[in-house]
Amino acid sequence: MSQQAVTPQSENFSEWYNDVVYKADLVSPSPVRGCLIIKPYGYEIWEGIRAGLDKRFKATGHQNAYFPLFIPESYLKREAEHVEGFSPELAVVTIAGGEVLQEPLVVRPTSETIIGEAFSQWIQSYRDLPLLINQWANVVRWEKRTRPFLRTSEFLWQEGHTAHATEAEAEAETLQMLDVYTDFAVNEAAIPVVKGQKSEIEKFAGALRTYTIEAMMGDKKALQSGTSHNLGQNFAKAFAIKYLSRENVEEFCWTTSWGLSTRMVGAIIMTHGDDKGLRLPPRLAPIQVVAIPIYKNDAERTPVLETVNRLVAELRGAGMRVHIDDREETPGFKFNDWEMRGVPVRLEVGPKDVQNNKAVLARRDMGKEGKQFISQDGILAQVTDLLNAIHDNMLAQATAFRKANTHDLTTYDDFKSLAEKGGWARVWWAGSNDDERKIKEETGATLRCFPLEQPEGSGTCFYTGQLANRVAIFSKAY
RNA sequence: CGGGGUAUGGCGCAGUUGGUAGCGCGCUGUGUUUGGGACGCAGAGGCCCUCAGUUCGAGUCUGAGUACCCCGACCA
Repeated sequence: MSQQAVTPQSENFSEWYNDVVYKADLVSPSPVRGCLIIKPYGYEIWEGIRAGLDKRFKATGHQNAYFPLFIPESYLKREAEHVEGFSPELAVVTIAGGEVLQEPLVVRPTSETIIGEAFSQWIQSYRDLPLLINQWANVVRWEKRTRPFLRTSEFLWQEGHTAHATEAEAEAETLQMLDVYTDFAVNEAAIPVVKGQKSEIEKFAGALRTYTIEAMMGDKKALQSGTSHNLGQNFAKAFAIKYLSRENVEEFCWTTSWGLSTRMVGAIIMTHGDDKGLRLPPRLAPIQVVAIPIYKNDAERTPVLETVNRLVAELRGAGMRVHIDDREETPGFKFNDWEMRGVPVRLEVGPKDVQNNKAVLARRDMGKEGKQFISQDGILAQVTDLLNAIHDNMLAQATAFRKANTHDLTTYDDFKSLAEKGGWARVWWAGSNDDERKIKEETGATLRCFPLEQPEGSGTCFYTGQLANRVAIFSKAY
């Protein structure tokens, strides 16, 4: 943590990020390398994400279930690509109950294998399909390099796992869940995302196709914020997930999986944060409105508090998340404190306001110019509108930022200079896997995705000069 | 696993040629304050990462170890 104010525009964005994460009271340092201690305020943000997703999962017919933390090592090995992809980052339990285990247990890095095993027993008939399951869980991936929320050794997430009778159905499910993530990101987290497909070398270990939502962070890097995989029949074959069709023929299922993690908390910080700290999107903010009573003495105190309590009761009555900050601190301190924690709206009430039936609303997404004196009458409607306006504005700001830093490029020279200064490159792409690796080596930029929304026609690949029929986004990423 | 750092109160740091352990923030008590990060007074709080050495004497010098951080590679 630095003493000087570090801004998102600073040279060291990571430093700013860490600063915000700690100062906004989201996490606490962990004694275990790369693991997170998430404090209540940070966890409430995650709970908001969870609620927003769960609502959408239920609406699309999914049910929650839970599977074991430990996975027999042999399970991982049943799907060749899968084990190859995850082996380097596994944490393995070899001793339990004081005895060396006959078979080591892997702490799940993801649950395709053990859920696949369960699915093989749950599914007998085409009548059992589709099977639509979601699990809220923690997983462990022992990464070399960790950052709070963005990449931690242990993280919280949801992983959806579904089984279908046909390839088309599985593909539809995969894309549907990508849409669910997009809807959530845009309409709750105020983060504009690009839906796209991952390249061969970036896709999930064991998947047929991987789809992603990519967001641009404040330092112009990309962050994969959610993924959805069409697993084809790879796991169905490895775990014998079979059903008897209407025609009485034994068939393999087509499965999918999709996940979104606590990384989303990091995405919110890195997308919206500013010099003053965190800015939380109103629909996810644990505290949407903080009410700060202002008074000089006991005589002023009572009427001010009465007014605050009355206004807050009206807001809470409509389900708004409101906190009254009655700490014995100076108002200035409290203003800054809540700004750092990203509370979208501040409601100030002082003695003058009590007299005039007024109050002050200050919005976190704007500076002093966003401060307005309002009438106490109809406060609920005014705050409701304001929260929506803040959401819209934050989304618009992030969208404008992304647009300003996304460039259609045609030459490798332009590409290299963009990689240097940061931003997304939208380019025609017809390169090989090796070309992709070479670009990463030379510029640090990776192929983030092939956007699902493609331009008409074709163009010249900026790297190979060949005719290309699809556009890719390249960028440095987290 | 490469390259570079750091290790001293809860946090951030200083500590000169080796000689009684310091500062800021925070914390406790108290009083004055309060419309944009207030201030006074009085307090509490340390196995200076570990082990071994040099020395009358080590936070400081030497050696070994450990942990953590940053930049890469690996990845949600």
